[in-house]
Amino acid sequence: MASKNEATARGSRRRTDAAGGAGAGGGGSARRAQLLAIAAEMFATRGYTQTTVRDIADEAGILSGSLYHHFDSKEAMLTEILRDFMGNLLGEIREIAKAEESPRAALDGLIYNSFETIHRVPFAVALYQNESALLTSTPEFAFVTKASLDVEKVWLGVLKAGAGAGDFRADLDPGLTYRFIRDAIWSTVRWYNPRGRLQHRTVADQYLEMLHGGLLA
Amino acid sequence: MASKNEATARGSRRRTDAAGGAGAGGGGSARRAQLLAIAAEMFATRGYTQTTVRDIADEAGILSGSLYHHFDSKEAMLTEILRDFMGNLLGEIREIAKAEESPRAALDGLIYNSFETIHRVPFAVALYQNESALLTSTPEFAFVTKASLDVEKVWLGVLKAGAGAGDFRADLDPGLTYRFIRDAIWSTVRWYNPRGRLQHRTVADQYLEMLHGGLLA
Amino acid sequence: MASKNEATARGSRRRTDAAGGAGAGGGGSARRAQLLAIAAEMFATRGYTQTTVRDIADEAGILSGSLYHHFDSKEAMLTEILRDFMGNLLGEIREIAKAEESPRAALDGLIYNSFETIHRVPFAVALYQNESALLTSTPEFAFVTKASLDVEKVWLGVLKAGAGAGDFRADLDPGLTYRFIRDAIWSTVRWYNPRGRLQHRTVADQYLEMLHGGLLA
Amino acid sequence: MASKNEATARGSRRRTDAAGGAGAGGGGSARRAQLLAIAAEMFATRGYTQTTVRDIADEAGILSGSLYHHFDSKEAMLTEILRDFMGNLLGEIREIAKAEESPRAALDGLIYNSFETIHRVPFAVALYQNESALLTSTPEFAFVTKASLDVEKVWLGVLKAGAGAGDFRADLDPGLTYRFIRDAIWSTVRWYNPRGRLQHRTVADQYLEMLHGGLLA
DNA sequence: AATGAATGAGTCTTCATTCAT
DNA sequence: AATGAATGAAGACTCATTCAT
Repeated sequence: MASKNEATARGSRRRTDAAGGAGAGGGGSARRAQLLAIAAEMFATRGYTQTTVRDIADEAGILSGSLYHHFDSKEAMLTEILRDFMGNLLGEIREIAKAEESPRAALDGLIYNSFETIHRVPFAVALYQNESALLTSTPEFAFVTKASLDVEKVWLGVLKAGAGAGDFRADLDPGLTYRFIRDAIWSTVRWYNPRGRLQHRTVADQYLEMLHGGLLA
Repeated sequence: MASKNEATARGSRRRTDAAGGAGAGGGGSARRAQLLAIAAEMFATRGYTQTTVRDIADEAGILSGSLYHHFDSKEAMLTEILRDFMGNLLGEIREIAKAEESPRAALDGLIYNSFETIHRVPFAVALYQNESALLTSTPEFAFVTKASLDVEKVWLGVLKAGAGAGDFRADLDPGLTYRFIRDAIWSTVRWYNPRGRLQHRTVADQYLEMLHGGLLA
Repeated sequence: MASKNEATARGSRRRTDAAGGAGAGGGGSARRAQLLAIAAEMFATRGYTQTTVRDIADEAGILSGSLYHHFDSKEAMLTEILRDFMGNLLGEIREIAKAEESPRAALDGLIYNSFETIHRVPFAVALYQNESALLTSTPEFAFVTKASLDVEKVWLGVLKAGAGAGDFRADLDPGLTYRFIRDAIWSTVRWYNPRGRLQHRTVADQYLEMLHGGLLA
Repeated sequence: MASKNEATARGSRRRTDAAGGAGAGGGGSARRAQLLAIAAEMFATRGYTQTTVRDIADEAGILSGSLYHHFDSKEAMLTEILRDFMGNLLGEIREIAKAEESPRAALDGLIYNSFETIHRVPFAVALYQNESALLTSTPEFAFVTKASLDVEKVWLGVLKAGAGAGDFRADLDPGLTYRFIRDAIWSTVRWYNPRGRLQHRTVADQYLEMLHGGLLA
């Protein structure tokens, strides 16, 4: 009966600061971030649906029910992970697009940033990459699609400016170009190993080479 | 998944012929293919885990238990879909690599073939693309990983031959190049609409343009 | 995610015939009615919330999950019990109010019918009587409140007609009179024992005596 | 309910004095009464089982765990509410039965007192009225049943005395008469609104009219 | 007097699978 | 080839209660 007590008084103890990592205040949220990190990794590697709430709790060393002291639901954990990720990402790329002088420098900046992001928060990226079926079919995750479109706008802005300024070839469709770059880069999260011998910087350089000059000799 | 899988009394009715065509056997094959097509589409769009056996049965107009007359398990359906897909794919690209004269023509052929495949069997491709977590973690699906490596071998052969022959730039790492191309192309399955106005041929041409000459003017 | 798949294809196998008891067709719904009877008794005696789905299944000799082959949810069971009950009740009292000649005869008929109902389906009556907190607070059960109002209309019609015709005292408020009678009668379900020595007819006669002539000598 | 109840180290702080009044003790009593009032209202309106300890705590502006500083358990709260209520009730009606001169005056006094009680402590009455399943099935609440029997004895004494004295009709069974009156009156708690336009005195007068003289003109 | 983190047992519900008919 | 009833294991979530601080 009334299975969903929507937005109960229990409320969300969600932190508002988007900073995340850094040594924030003395608050009680340390545990929260820790649990979220565990969840992100498991969601990313096993898949959201395949990860049980008990998997996460086991890994954290508590009982599954205890997770609900920190989060309203399993879905709420995913939401929070993705919201943080998309928010940070959008902020960063807007910064880059604004700061760089030429469209070409901006594009390179965006690409380097993408690889850094994959290196820094591989699980969030993988989640975003692998759970597209879930993310696009459930209205609860509409914010992800919206943020994606915002990201696309920034990239398209750079690409179009570059085509206009003569930095980039004008015979390529910017929309297709964006998808081409985006898919090639974000997909690396599936095989890139942050602790492997291939540095993200190296991969970025090689990818930039290919993107700049093409494959043909 | 499938707690007791091996050696069921019922045995495996799995067909080995990838042809799938005309009314050869006892007559049950048509229904079988039909059910498999339904399953593939649902697996691809909702995700394998999120798709229930009853979803498939509902769509087929039968009860979920009745599906077990045709297949041993839900997993068996996925296995069959992927086995058919990987088998066909491998056959085709080997053909292409062998038939084409130059490495460059071979690479173009492989790329065109990829887009055609996405156009023809988008659900199988999406499955292969989206269920990586499942496919790599479950030993039952090791054959997929193996076939992927076989595919990679063919592509790498072409790329290396092309670098040796002076078709392609020699300063690019063939492994990274392969992944770059592969990821960019196969990812299109997520947004490519077979019935949309963008023809697969058009996308292929644009992608080839970018790959050949790069982005810079 | 989408925890409530509202009105799924699974649908309700609910029978439309309101007859209930009688030896209906050969259909497969026999089990359904049986399970509903078990549920009604337990809901009534232990309370809806205190009755677990496993209590019901245990009593029926199946596993709790198997109940979901017959009903969509625990709540759906309660809904069906109450819907049947209220539907039948309303049909009967409308019949009586229409058929009887005088308001006084109609009132007596309604009262006798109430006691018969308590005798026949004590659990449904008890449910209706005891779960008022649940029934009035949850929108899913608004139909019960609505049916109650319809019942009230019939009784009020009789009472007002009787006051106008001189059958009943005119100095009493019909609304209060209705509640007075209704509450006194329906409450008997809490202590009336269908298999006890006090026959429902006897109780009805005594109550009618009190209602007709009052307590004073 | 309360899996390990007896012999908690903490001991029972249960107060025995039913007075509840002025700031006598250490000062913690005010909060205690306040919490009990909140609990009573919620138990009455939502039902005991449906009310969670956190519901009560939320309403009181504290965390659920903090409630256990004041009460041993959720059940202890209900026990205390009911014990106070039944104790007071019994005291009052014994007073009335003793004080009034004639059985008829005594009966009227009891009835007026009932309506006053409903007006004064509607939640306790509702609890007593609605939680019969719980109250009769759990041995912890046997004291309620016992007090009810004591109440019944007082009423029956008055009714029998009245029948003997010729105040009341002698052809009515006193037991049934008692239940009739009791159920009709206490049930009003379900629809009576202390702050509505219908005063409890008015309802009492109308009910007395019906009870005294009956419905027939 | 209250917090906040956790427990442990239980609740409803889902779902792949089986099997007699 | 399919039905319909059932299994059994698991899953997300709830909630009274405890306890160190």
